[in-house]
This record gives sequence, C-alpha cells and structure tokens, in this order.
Amino acid sequence: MPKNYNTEEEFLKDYDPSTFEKLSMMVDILMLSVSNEETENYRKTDKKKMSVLLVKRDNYPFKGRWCLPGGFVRIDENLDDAPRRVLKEETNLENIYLEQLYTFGDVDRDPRMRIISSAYMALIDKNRLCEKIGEKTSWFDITLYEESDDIVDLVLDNGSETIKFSIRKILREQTTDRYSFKIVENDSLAFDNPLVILSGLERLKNKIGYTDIVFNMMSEYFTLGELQQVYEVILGKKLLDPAFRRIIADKVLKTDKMKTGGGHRPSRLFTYKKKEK
Amino acid sequence: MPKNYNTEEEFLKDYDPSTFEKLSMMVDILMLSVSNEETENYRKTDKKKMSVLLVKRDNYPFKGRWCLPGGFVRIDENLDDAPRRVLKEETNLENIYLEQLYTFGDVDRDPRMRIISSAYMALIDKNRLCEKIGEKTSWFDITLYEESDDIVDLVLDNGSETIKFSIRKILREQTTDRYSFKIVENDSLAFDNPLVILSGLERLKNKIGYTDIVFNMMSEYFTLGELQQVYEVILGKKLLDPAFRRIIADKVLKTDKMKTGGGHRPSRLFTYKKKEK
DNA sequence: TTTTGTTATTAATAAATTGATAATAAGTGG
DNA sequence: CCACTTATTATCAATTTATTAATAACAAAA
Repeated sequence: MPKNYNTEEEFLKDYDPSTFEKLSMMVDILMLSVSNEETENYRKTDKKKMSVLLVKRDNYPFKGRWCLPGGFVRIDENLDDAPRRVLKEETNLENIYLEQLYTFGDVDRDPRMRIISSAYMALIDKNRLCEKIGEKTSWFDITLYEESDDIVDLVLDNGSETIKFSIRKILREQTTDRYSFKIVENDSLAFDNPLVILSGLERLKNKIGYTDIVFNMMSEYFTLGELQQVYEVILGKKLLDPAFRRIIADKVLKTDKMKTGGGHRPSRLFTYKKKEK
Repeated sequence: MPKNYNTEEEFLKDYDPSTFEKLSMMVDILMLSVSNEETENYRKTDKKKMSVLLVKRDNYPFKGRWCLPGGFVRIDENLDDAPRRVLKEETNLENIYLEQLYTFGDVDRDPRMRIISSAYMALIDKNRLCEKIGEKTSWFDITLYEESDDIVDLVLDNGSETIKFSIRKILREQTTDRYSFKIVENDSLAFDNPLVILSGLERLKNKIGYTDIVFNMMSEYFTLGELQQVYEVILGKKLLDPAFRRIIADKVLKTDKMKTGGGHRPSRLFTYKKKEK
C-alpha cells in the first residue's frame, strides 16, 4: 500500500531503492581505425582495411578469447564518462573521438549475470596507438564478405591469429528501414561483440556522408589520396578521383607542405578545415 | 585474491555477482507523430506540428509533472523488449515502429537513485492513438525556436497546458560533428526528458533523408500533399512540389482512390511501396 | 450558372551537380 | 633520360535538381 506524500523531499527521504531488482552496466569500446600500408602500391592492391582493437581476456568468462576493451560503469560515474576512463586505463590515450553506438541488453548476453552494455565507437588515427600496445592488446584487420543478401561474414586478422564470425541481418517487423543483427556463427569473439563491430561499421558508413567524423582517423596532415583511401575502405567501394575531390573540397585546407618519396609526383598535404560559425 | 579456475563452468559456479555495485535501468519512450489539421487551409497557415505523447506523473518524484512514458526494465527481459511492453501497457498499442535513440546515464538524472535510461523513439500515425487516451496521457504539439546559434527553445502545448524549456547545443570536444545537449531552463518536464525530445527530433530529421521511417507516421492511404507536409514539418522547411515528388516517386505506389471534399481539385491517394529484394 | 479560390499535378526549361575520360605534372628508380 | 607511378586538373556528357508556370478539378461564393 503506497503511503501518501505531500512533498518531493518527504518522498525521497522514505524511498527504498531496493524495490526493483538491479543489474550491472558496462561499456564496450569499439576502437576503429584504418590499417596503414605506407610502403605498398596501395592504389593497385587494395590492401587498406578497417581495423579494430581487441584485448585478450585473462579472466573467465571467455578466458583466452579476444574481446572489445570495456569495463563496468561505476556507481558514481556518468555513463558517457565511463568509456573515456576505460580508454585511458587500457591504452593511456586521451582526447579520442567517442560516440555512443548502441546499448545491448539481451538477458543472456553475459553468462555471469544480467549485464547491460553500452557500446561506444571510438575513432583514431592508428599512428597514435601503435607502439605502446602490449601482448594482450592487438589491432585486427577486418575483411567483410557479403555472403548473401542477408548474411555477412567477418574475418579479423592480426597477423598471427584469425577470428571468424557470421551475422544475419534481420529485417525487423514493425520497422521499414532498419536491420537488427543476429550472430549465426562465432568461433572466438567474446560476448555479443560481433554485433557491436558490425553496428559500428554500418554507423560509420552512414555517417561519413553527412558528418566530418572521418577526420578523427586522419593525422594532422594528409594527402587527398590517403583520405580517399579511407573513404573507400569505409564505404567498401572505389571512388572516382575528381568526384571525390569535389566532395571534400570545402572540408580540407590546402597547406604548402608536400609529401615526397613515393616514387611518383609528390602530393600536397592538407588539413581538416573546421566548420565556420 | 583471485582464485584460479580451470574451466568456464567452475568460474561461473563460484561467481559472486555482488562484486560491483548495481543500478537500475529504465526505458523512456519518445512517441512522435504529426498533428492533424484536416479542416485548415494548411498549405497557407503552416499549422502542422510535430507532437509528442506525455503522461502526467501521479507519483513522486516530479509528481504532477508531465513526462515521457516509461518503465523499469525487468531483470528477465531483453532491453529491446521493454519499450514494446511498456507501450502495450500504457497505450494498449502493438506493432509500433521503435528504435533505440540514446542511453542517458548521468549520475544525477534521477533523484531517487542511480537509474540509467535507454530512450526509444516510437513513430506512429496519430489516428491510431487519439480517442483512447485518458486524462493522464496527452499529445503535445511541439514548437521549436532557434533562439541563437546554440540555444533552442521548445514549447509543448496540448491545448490547455504549455511546457517550455531551453536547451544549449554544445559542440563537444574531441568530436568534429556532434552536439551534446544541455538543459538550460526547464519549468516542468520531468527528469532529462527535454534531452530525449530534442535528440529524437534531430534523429528523425537526419534519418528521413536516407530511410523510409516517415511512412510509419502515415496512414495506409495518403495524398502526396499530406506526405509533403510531414516532410516539411520534420525538416522545418518548405519543399518545392516537383522536387519533392521526384524524391519520393519510387517510394510510393499510386492507387486508383481519390480524396475529395477539400474545396479544390481532389488528390490521388498513394500507399507506401515496400522495397523489393 | 459563372466566377473565384484553392490545391493537385505535370510540363518545360535553366542551373547545378555528378560521372567518366583523358591530359598534364612531377617525383623515383632504373 | 626514360619508364613508371600517382597527383591533379580540365573537359565534356549525363543526370539530377531548382524554378517557373501551365493546366486540372473540385467547393463555395456571387
């Protein structure tokens, strides 16, 4: 029988927080970048890949498996602050582009107990995180095969290990535009991490067209060729040079620096031109 | 001191879920629709508005204030299932378009205790939910004033009550494209609901261009004029007729029904043409 | 019955954008 | 100095978008 309160204060003083069964909250971080193949004839060989940062679990559950970096949200910590803290702890990096991707909350997603996880997508220029990663942390290159209309196979590779999984895109009822994903096969990635990876790749693909987030993956100075390759690997298709240049013309700023040494005509270096207003 | 386990099962059997402090999880539902002004000369008067469904709180905290419908996530319920259940409970509606919007998790967003809330956006044809709502539930028309470059004022009105609040868009550090919102003023809306509303309006505005979600707000048969008005109210600007018709040409199917009685040339009725493949 | 007002719908053309090909530039490595 | 490679821009065709305006068809007023 609910008691009758007259003021907000009175109610709060009396409030029993244990009325509802509680649960735990985590954040997972999908750190994405683009592989760098500086020395290759990259225009010809299409070697550029998306890459994702994984860490090897040294605890149960999924001990020994690779997973996305993550951690529990502290009780006195804003949700949006958690991924930034975790990133600092795991990679010692600050000032990283982060955006919330999706909150995954299936009942059985974690074998330990009920844990809901907010996935955040982080974008970074790979050069900022290359040396300092230990044995437990590794970049994996992503290859994506569209198996059929509704099945996607993903292969992750870090040079010595390979991880494969398949995901089925399900056209949800009651929606007219959005897929939800379901894991069909998964050797080795922990938890529902495959879903996070595919969601992130899709989000990036969508947002590259109407935002400037790509520039978070570029170093300060870059050539238009490099930028174009990043676009191409994210979109999964070749772009024509003049068309591409037209698209990004007002997003970049020409510098007077040049990049030489490529065995061909040197290319001009550009920087990101921040929006006015 | 962590004990050493040899198998996953062994670990789980021994796992103590109380290691981390737990919290509660809610879902909020941002039910959006478009006001219907059937009898007006709507092309001239721009009366069409976005509307949002609010319920009056009859409990503390925020007793007597309007807020988004919502509820706690059950411990044995998938996160994505919760908004569907809540919607069924509060409005008796099923088969509603729903998509996860954002998970809000600031420490102080609920005065009771630590509660993280996933907001879901629901889109509906208003005619499906008009009669059957009681006194505690009401549609509010939304008017949006761009006060300055970074401040937006919102006014909600249900005919007898008016709710106002202001939100500041903050260009986040470390990002190049996204705003985060901060409530500047808020008379009467409960919790961080103003943020949810503005996020949803922005999401809708973005997605209308590359998805077919608008059709979730239309009834089965509609005129192109009606559809255009919905586009215009979502985008907040007028569109030219021929341009609009080109854009949606391959999304709609012409029927042989007509709508008469408008005091002008009757308009043909169309339906949503579902994507092939 | 005719006129006026209103929205629907489409034609037609100008303007802008995009697509595709090709030409020229400027390094490196033989 | 030549071959090779990528960079960069020009050019023109094809397509799309913007804009104006013409015509259609009903309701209501005159």
